[in-house]
Order: sequence, then C-alpha cells, then structure tokens
Amino acid sequence: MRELNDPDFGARFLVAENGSDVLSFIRLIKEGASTSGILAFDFETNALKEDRVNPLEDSILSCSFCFDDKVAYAFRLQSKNKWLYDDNVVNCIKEFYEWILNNKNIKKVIHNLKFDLKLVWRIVGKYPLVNDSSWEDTMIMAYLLDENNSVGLKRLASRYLNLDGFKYERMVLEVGKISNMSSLDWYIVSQYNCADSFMTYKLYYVLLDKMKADDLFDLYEKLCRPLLLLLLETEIIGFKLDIDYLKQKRMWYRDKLIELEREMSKIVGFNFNPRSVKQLRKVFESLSLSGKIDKFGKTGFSTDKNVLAKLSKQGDLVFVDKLLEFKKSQKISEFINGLLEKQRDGIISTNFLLNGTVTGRLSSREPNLQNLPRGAEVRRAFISRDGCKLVIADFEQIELRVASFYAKDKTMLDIFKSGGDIHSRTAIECFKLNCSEKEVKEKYPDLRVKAKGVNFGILYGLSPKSLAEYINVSIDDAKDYISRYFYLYTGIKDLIDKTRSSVIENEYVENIFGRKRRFLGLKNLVKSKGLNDEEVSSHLREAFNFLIQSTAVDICNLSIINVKKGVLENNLDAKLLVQVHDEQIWEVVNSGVERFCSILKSESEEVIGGFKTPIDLRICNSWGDKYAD
DNA sequence: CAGATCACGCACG
DNA sequence: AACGTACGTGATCGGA
Repeated sequence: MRELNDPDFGARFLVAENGSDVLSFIRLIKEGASTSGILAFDFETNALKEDRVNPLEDSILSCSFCFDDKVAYAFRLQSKNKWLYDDNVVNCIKEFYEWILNNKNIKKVIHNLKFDLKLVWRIVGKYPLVNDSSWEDTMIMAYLLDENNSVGLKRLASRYLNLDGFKYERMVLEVGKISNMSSLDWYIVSQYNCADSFMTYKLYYVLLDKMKADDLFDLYEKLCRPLLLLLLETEIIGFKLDIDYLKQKRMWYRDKLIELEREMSKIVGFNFNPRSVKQLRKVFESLSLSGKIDKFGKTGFSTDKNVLAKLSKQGDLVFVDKLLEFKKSQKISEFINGLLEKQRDGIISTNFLLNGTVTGRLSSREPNLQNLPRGAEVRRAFISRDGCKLVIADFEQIELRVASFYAKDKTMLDIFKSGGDIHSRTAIECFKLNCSEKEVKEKYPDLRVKAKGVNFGILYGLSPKSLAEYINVSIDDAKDYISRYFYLYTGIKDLIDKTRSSVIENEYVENIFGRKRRFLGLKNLVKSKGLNDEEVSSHLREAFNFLIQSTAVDICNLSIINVKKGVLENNLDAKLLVQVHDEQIWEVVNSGVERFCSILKSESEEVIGGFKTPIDLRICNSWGDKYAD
C-alpha cells in the first residue's frame, strides 16, 4: 500500500500495490460505507479524452472509493482488458461490486452515473433498475442547478469546493504526453482517481443542499434519477439492426452516388466533387447560375438544398435536380455507413445525454438516433429481436397542447378536447377561409400546411418578417395573420407577454415541474439595450419556447418512467429502446404486448392530472413499419 | 503530414 | 433570421 496524501484536499489517498492490499481495501470500504451510509466511486478507463471514451469497450484500468472526507482508496483492475490479479482476488472484486449493487441502504454517488454503471455491468453482468433510489449523479445535480455552465468534475470542484482537481489532470498529461492512460505512471493515475471520488463525495452534499434550496430536489428524484437508470438499460441492451439490409443498401447507394457524380460531370464538362461547396460554386458559375442565388454565407453564395429547390422551380434544370438527388443520397448513405461502423454484433447502442440541452430534452450521441431520416429507408433497419414486437408511441401535438394548458386558452383547449384539427382552425382564422374545419384539409391543403407553420412558429416566437418569408406573403399580411392568430387564441398572447415580463424580472423561467432556464444579467441588458435589441429578443423567444419545450419533454419522460414502473409491477418484459423527444419505442415480448399497450396508454395520457396528452400507438416489427401506408 | 478548427450543409423534434 | 440538438465533409492552418 502506498499513501499519496494531498494537503490541498486535506485527505489521505491510499493506493493498493497488490492483491492483498485490494482485499483489505475492500474490507475497509465495506465497513466505512456501511457506517457512513454513503459511497462515492469512480473508474478510470484507458481513454482520457471524453470524445473517445466507450464504456462498453475500453479497458477498465482502476477504481477509487470515498466514504468520508478523510480518505480515498484506489486500486487497479485491468490492463488491456485482462485482470491484474489471480482468480481469488478477481472473484472478491466482483463480489464487492455485487455487494454495492445489492446494498440499497448505502447511497452510491457517481459523477456521470451511466458511464460508471456500464463498467459495473461489464464486471458483474448486472445493473440497477428504475426504482432503485440508492444512486446519485453529481453531474446531473449540477446540471439542474446551472444549465449554462460546464458540469465537468474539475470545474465543479473549483466552483463549489475551491479545490483544484485540474492539477491532477495536468500531472497525468505531463507524465503521459498522450491521451492513453494505460501507458501512464500508475501512482499518478491513482492519485487522479482518488481525487475524483473524493471530489464527487464532497460535491454531493454541497449540490444536495443547493438543490433543496432551489426546489429542484423533486425534479431530480422523480424524474432525472429514475430516467438515468432507465436509460442505462436502454443503452446497455441496444437496438437490433438488420445488417444484411444495411449492407445491401450501402452498396446500392455507393453505386448510385458514383453514377450521379458521373452524370453531373458530363453535364458540366469537367470533374468535380459535389460534396465540396467551394467546387460547387465554380460549377454554378460555369453554368451561369450563380447570379440567380441571393443567399450568402461568410465565404460566398450558398449552395444548399433550399437554393437548389428555388433554382429548380425556375426552369427545367437537369443538373440541379441531379445535385439535389445526390445530396439526399449522400446524406442517407452517411447514416447507413455510420450505423454499420458503430454496430457490434448486429446491435446499435447510443449514448443519451441528460445534460445535453438547456431545455431538459435529451440528446443522443455516437450515433445520434434522434435524427434518422423520416421514412422507411433507414429506419427499416431497426428491428425487434426474435419473439418481440416494437411498440411505438407518439404524443400528438404535445407542445401545442402544453401551450394551451399554460395559457388556459379556452378556444385552443376546446379544439383539443373535442378532437378538432388545430391547424385547420388556425387556417380559417388567419386566411379568412369561408368553410368548415373539415373542409380545410380538402379545399385548402396548402393553406393548412402554412397554418401549421404559424402554429409552430408562434411557439418559437416568430416575427412578421420570418413568417412573411416562410409563407411567401408581404410583411403587412404576415402582421395581419399574427394579430388574427392572437385574436383567436387570446390566452396564448397573454401567456407570451406574461412569460416575457416575468423572465425580465426574475432572470429565469420555471416550468410546472420546477425545471429552470436561467438568463443571468437579462435585467440589465434590457435596461441598457431595450426590448428590441436582437440579443434581448432572442433571449425572450428562448424563454417562452423553454416553457413549452421543457414541459412537453418532462411529460414524455415522466410517462416513460411510469410505464416502466408499471412494467416491473406487472412482471412484464418490456424495455425502452429509444426516445425521440415525443416518441418512444419499446421492445416487448410478444405475450405481453397487449397488457403493455394498456399500461402505456394509462400511464401516458394524463401525466399531469386533468390535462390529457393523447398518444398514437403502433405495434411494429421495425421502426420503418410506421411509414408503410 | 496528422490533427485541430472552421464553414457549410442537413438530419430530427 | 424561428426554438432545441448531432455530425460528416472539405478547406485551411500551424506545429511536429
């Protein structure tokens, strides 16, 4: 055993040097954690740089533990995915992690919970479920307290604890000069590891107090923590892919892109790379098309698909259409290639971030499963495992419903209550249509689409100018439409005004679940620059949109948690595979599908008492089935 | 010459 | 610019 004390931290950092040290550490930690009721822990893996880390594959180098503010323990685990100890010690280590998993009387505190629990899963093959309240994530706690700043452990330590965790990072980098931890001096890594679990331990109490003071504890306990554990399962099990289909499509698109490239070169008269904006501009010039483009970026005129679509409308331009086709195929093939690269044994697993947005939405990374192209082309590859179905649920127009809920707008509430068509109703009012709601869809489908744009645009805080551009009318007409909209839905207008004045006064907005979006310094900004300043109005738009977007997504996520709890209570086998904001996909064993669907309905459609949020529910074999009409 | 960074474009709700 | 995201590609630039 070696002692690497840190006077700045005021703590002892103890490092095991052999198997018997490990065994005695385990005894001490069990004893200490049982007494204090809390255990912070942290793993180091072989990748130091955040963007290269993969907890399902990287080597698990070491772990550290801290159960009071005096001492932290660290011991090594593996090197190149091989255990460093004999079987007896390895078994004790595994048993120790099982003990941690099973002991619900001890609070386990981790910075970035899902990451470390994936490593635990690799070691013992188990993970905690949604209803286990003995796990805490300081990263998510910090995020709820301050969505505007970094939630990195070192930054938090300096912000909240006045500790310089960065010094260890500097030491590690100094010794290593590279980002691969496995080649580093072990004692430096251990010190670093100890510092992490020590800081996590200390941070927990500080953040807990702050959360309670800020009324965020409920949101954390009822939503964030269960969601973390639920998504842990989602990420561990992954989504099954039809690999043969994807490989076939990859080939098909490879040929198609080459062919399109050839055809375009022939028209233009020289070879060029259609993926390059710079080369594309030259091509446009040589075809005398550049003069018709009125959209510009920092480096020249735009060649994006909207520009191309405009050009295409002006005349019969084979080249432009081929380029549009090329861009679309190029994009799809990027998705296909990405999936094939990242899948393992036919399973694709994403990483959901709970702190990836300022609105409480999740984000999805490596790969992003929340932005797959609509339609069956790519989504057809996402299939259920043998003996299972996919149950796909979509909340219908949840953001507009949330707006009507806050606004208590009678007109809008009535439309939703009676199952009316909100877009048609808006179209009638804005465009002075003289027909019934039902007739709009048939008689004026294009106006209904525009009204849909208005409905969503209002939630984003759209201006007359942008509306004018969007639906191609004069700014005066757009102004007229907007005032008609607000005349029809008076409550929405009031809600927007109320939200604006309240965010200026308080410098934050808060939704019904207590989630906050903070705008520090807004009051002074308004004072010095006025309400029409671009920065100010952008904050005000964001504030209103936050209220709607955050509430909608909190409802969706709470429904997921309720459904999963119902699944466990009823002993069903159903696992969430992916969440795309207002869409959830579950994998359900055939025999339980019917019961599952009724649980899903009952747990989703009234998350807030008295406020209905209906869902559209489908039973599918693949994600693409949704689009097969 | 590998790697970081920017600009662009585009996929989703 | 009408809110919130992730990411692949090409071009460019400066340091090993």
